[in-house]
Amino acid sequence: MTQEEKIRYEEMAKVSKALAHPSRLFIIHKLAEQEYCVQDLTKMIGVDISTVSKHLAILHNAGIIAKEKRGNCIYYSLLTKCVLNIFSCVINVIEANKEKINRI
Amino acid sequence: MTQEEKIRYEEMAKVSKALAHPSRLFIIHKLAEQEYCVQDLTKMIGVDISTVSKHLAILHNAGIIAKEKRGNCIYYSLLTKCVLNIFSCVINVIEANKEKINRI
DNA sequence: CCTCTATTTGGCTATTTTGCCTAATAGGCA
DNA sequence: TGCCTATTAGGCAAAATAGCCAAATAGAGG
Repeated sequence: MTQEEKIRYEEMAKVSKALAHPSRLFIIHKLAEQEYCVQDLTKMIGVDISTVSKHLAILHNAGIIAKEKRGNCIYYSLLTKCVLNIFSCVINVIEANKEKINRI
Repeated sequence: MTQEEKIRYEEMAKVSKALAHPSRLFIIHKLAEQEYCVQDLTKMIGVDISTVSKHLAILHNAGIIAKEKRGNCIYYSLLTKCVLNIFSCVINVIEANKEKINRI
């Protein structure tokens, strides 16, 4: 692995890491439907609001979601729709695993 | 988030987590071309062989790669080609981020 | 059966991530 | 201006992850 490649894969891992948490996957799934502010998501997830805020910061920092202040709230929305492809692939992998288990 | 949803997102996170490391992304990229055994990958990555073995175990456990013993070696190969879609999406996100930075 | 090679496992430390609580900040609105 | 709501930041402890070394295991091949 060359130095250049190393940097490239680290960059990619940064984005991948942003997806590697159940709450953040949930958030992405929700934001794919419509925008929400921190409180909305907090109610749905059921953890401390500061925790949700940090998850959103991670996703925003990775360039996956957008934030926009309007009125009293900050609305978050999905920036790159293609992350939904990741969802379907991850689901593919899970289904394939289950099939394999069932075959045994 | 219902209990059912929670379990579902945790399952998905397990697969996502398997992708969230530069060496593992590199491994996936290489295995997309052809199968390799632990030593081969170790030489390419340049970390301890036990570390590579553990990365491979994580990917295998997530159901992303297959292993097959043949002769003296255990050959690993990519099981679910669609993870390559994840690559292209991650690259999309990175490119979009760079464009945004350049615009400023 | 013995040896040798390839891989995995266990143990350990360092680092990173998570999530809560409390406090700070930002900005809308009376 | 001053209050009030929404969000973020800082600090801390618990948990998870990464990577090395040394030891164990598996099994091919003489």
